[in-house]
Amino acid sequence: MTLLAEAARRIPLNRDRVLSAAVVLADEVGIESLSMRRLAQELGVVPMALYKHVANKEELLGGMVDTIVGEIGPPVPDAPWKSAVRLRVLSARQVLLRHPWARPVIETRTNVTPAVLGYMDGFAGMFLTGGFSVDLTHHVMHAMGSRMWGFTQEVFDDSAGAGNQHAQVPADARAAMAQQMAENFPHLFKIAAVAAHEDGSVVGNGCDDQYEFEFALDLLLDGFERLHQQNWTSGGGKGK
Amino acid sequence: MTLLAEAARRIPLNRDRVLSAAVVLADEVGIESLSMRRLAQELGVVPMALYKHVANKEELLGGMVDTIVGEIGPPVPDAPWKSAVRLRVLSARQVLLRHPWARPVIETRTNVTPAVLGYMDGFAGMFLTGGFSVDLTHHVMHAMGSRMWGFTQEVFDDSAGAGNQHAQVPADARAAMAQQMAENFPHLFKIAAVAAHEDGSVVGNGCDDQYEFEFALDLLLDGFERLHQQNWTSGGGKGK
DNA sequence: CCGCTAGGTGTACGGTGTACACCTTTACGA
DNA sequence: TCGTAAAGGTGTACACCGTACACCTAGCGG
Repeated sequence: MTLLAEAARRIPLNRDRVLSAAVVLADEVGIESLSMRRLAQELGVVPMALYKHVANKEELLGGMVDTIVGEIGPPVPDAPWKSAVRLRVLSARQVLLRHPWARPVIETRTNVTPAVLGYMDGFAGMFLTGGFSVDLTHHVMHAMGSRMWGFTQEVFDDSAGAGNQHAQVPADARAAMAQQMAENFPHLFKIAAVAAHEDGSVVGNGCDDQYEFEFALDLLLDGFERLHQQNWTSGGGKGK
Repeated sequence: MTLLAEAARRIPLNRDRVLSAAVVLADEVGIESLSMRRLAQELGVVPMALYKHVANKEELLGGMVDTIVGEIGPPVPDAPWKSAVRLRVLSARQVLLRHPWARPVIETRTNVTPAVLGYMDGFAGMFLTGGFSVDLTHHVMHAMGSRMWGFTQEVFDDSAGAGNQHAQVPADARAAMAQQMAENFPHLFKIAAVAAHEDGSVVGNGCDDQYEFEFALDLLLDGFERLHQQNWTSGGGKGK
């Protein structure tokens, strides 16, 4: 913080240094702890200095997203649309898993940046060059939604029942909770019971996120394929 | 604020009054303007008074979600699973459209409340009583994700290009922007052009949200149906 | 050498959630 | 009828947030 930071302070800040520092910081401490003040401190600089390189926090977040969109890497050329899309989504997913903060940020973003538009454009391109009609491509893009980025909106989530503090909650209390769950939410209970049985864990979501993601992704892709093959148009399906 | 609020203040606050006032306020001013202070003011009470009925803001938000989950209404009984699910989702969607703040709140919720669990349980129940295996139901629930609540994660969104201030941006500037978009994002441009042509608007998203939503929903439901009919299990598809 | 400008500083304002100690009203058992 | 305990409302205070605004300073082109 003293000599090193001091030396680093010599070479002046710039937008990129700010953005990548923000990415690193968010990776480390989580997006909810990323404040302008904290980021400035990390850069050995006074908070207001950041505003010489970034208009406001909104723009900072946008820039951070841009930064990691750059990590996704280009689409593989000359692949059939389906595998091209699949690979790109899964590769985006890898990036997003490295930067867990990105999901909420992307979701709440309001002003889409050129980099993001570029990514989406490439995405649409895969369908179009795959022979999809413009019409179908449009709807398909909507149907992909945020799955385009490699994440699903999980409403399930862990943390509901007992937790990771294994022995924290005594076994009998946990049993009582399970019992109550079985009474009040029998269907969820069934599902959870099977999922829990599949791997060892007793409670905490026994779900393979990657598997669930690919399950849904492939379901969609297969659907797209079918529509494409039967020359679907928005008029035919159920009329706009 | 004076006599009426004073009179209302006589009858003491309770959790429900707090929650429904919060819902109303969020409906009116948006979730980002819903602060404890503002809500307290609306109730003619000092901020800290709220904490006698709600542990903290997190819990307030959770309670608000509970409140509107109650608006969704019960599932229709004895309908085939597909239409039952479809109806329930679309009815949830109606509620969520009335309370636009609910989407971000549900998405960021971490501690799922019983009411939410109840809704999800009913959801799972429709598949199970429809004959779905527990296994398939599990994956199907994940695949639904937040679509269960009637909303899609729109990464597209308006506001990107020009806006609603029709004459604000001169026509030539708008043309220049369109030109630039055509150059940088040719695929998106094609899609947008068609969508814009379909209805009158020149720019602003020419998308029928309801249509897009149902398109994706039906795509998923059809996919589920197919898997169900062919007795899909997680082993068969692509192996867990 | 001057002066302009890009970049860093310091202070200050209005907002947030909420901890904590306090007061007031109400309900109820003796 | 009264005393008291609890439930509910109040006031103050703290730490934090984003950022407006005025200022200073170093470096560079004319």
